[in-house]
Amino acid sequence: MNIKRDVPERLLAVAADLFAREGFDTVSVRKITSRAKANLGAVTYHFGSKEELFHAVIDRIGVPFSHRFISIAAGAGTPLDRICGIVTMVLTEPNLPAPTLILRALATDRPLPPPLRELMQRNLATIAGLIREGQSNGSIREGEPNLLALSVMAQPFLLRMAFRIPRDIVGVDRSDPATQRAVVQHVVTTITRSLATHPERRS
Amino acid sequence: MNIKRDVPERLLAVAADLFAREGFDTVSVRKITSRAKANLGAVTYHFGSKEELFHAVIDRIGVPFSHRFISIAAGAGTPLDRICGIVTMVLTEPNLPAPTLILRALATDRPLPPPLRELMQRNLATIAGLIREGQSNGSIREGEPNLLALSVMAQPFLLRMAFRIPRDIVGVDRSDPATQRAVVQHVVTTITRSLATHPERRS
DNA sequence: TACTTATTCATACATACGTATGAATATCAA
DNA sequence: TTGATATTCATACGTATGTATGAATAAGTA
Repeated sequence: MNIKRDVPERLLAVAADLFAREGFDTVSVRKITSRAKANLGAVTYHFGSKEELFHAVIDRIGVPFSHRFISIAAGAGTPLDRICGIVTMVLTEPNLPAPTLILRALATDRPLPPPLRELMQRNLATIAGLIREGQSNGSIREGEPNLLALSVMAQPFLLRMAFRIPRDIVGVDRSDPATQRAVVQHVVTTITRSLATHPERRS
Repeated sequence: MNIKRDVPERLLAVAADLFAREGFDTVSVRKITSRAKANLGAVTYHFGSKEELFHAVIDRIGVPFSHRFISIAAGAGTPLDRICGIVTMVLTEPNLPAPTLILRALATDRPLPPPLRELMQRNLATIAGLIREGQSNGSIREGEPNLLALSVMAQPFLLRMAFRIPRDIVGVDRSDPATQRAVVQHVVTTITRSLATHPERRS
């Protein structure tokens, strides 16, 4: 009976959670292995090094994250609808370590880990593609697509993180689900106004 | 002759630069003191601990940062003009460690250092105040002021950091000053569209 | 079964960290 | 100059880090 052939899997899961929550430097290999109920040497044995584990974590997190982008982008509705769908997903999905990892990596001088580079590249390209689609049928205003994509994604990324901050700073209490819906509505409205050629005729 | 009575000052300056660039955990006391040409014990002696030095750094960085917010907010022009002025400042000011520190603190589970809390609170309040002012004279659309303020500031904060990323990811090369002007113009346009009740009559 | 490979495990190593200590030196008022 | 205080300095302490090592065990194959 293969009771535990899943050590690498457990390490990935625990490390994903810890790296997203506390950052690469702050989390020690000992902390990861002990929570994963694995031996201290397991990281070196299965991944080669702590950094390679980190890269594997990014892949593990990033692949489904990009898939969600792509599947929403390939769905129904106007390009703007689909952009708003992605934004809503980023804002409301309960467990979403990718934005945290990306933001933290951006806020450092160190070079981006290659898998994170690729993750950002893929997802920005997805948004920029939708923007181009909207521009070519006249529903989205002119402007450099990559720049517009950055402006659009900045909001759900930052708002998502800001909500862990107490109410007296951001002035909004995320623990209330009605408030959360209001926040989503707010961001969708803001993005629609900033992108649509005719924002007044929104649904 | 008082050749060097400025050790605390030098420590603050070096630490501000390093903390903003690499983060609190990554920067060692030894690195700070050696770059500041001070003794290893200087941090403990003058500030008590590395963490207290960090808090002093936030104060040192945050005070002028908030002053710039306030002085632009108190200046001439419509509320929206002044918001765009602040955004432009955040986007173009050459040395501005505060956004980096704030973003990195947001992207962590650890509680915000109190001085950073206060810094965010002050600056968000400044923006929210301008938004309320615009709402009361009908030039800025309805919406929760704190939420609108977050949406507005998200863009310059994130775009500023994204520009250290190679061109092939963000699709924009910040080293070209003309491009930088275009980015500012882009963000101003985007914010105007998302905030103004009549964005079409922009200057 | 015996043999080979894969994995686990305890432990060791070298290094880096933040802080403490106490002597040495500088600064400044009297 | 003297004496008190403030600051610098080299060094030590205890702890934590990532990784390496080699023996012990498990799994898989013949």
